[in-house]
Amino acid sequence: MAEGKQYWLFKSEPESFSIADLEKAPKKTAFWDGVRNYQARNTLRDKVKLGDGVLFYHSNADPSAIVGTAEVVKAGYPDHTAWDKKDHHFDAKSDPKNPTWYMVDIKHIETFAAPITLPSLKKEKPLADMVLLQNSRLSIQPVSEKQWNYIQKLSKKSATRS
DNA sequence: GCCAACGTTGGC
DNA sequence: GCCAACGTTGGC
Repeated sequence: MAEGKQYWLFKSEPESFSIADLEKAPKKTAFWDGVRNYQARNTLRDKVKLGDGVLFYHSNADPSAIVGTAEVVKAGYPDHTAWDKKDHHFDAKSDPKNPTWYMVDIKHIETFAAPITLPSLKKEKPLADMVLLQNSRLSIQPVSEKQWNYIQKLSKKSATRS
């Protein structure tokens, strides 16, 4: 592999898919379908690799927070839900011979004992340049190794404190 | 190719 | 539920 392990943040509304759903899934593994944004698609298709680390983020939640981690167990492949007329994410324009949308598979690693909420993330100076904190609506975001390690540390700290 | 209208995301 | 930010669509 040309590059070492990379890190990402995946956003999901817990109403539609939460980290608890991932943990309950068979083999604690699920496919990350339904991405219908080109920038996020490009990341899933071209950049996210087997073995990469994923921060699981609950958006539109109370409170919104990073709730745990997962690992990429299958790199980008066509999102078949785009061809399922009954699926909420159906897209008539995606051609099976030249798929528009992609997804990856992730496996649950850890659910944080105490989620790291958005307000507490904002207070951490070393995380100030996280894409998440830049007013970004992007659902698949890059995370630096430094940010990843810092968040790992934070999750241990808040777990013992609460 | 510009840009106004419209739709969606997501924090609050 | 409101609304700011921003992505997408479509008329020209």
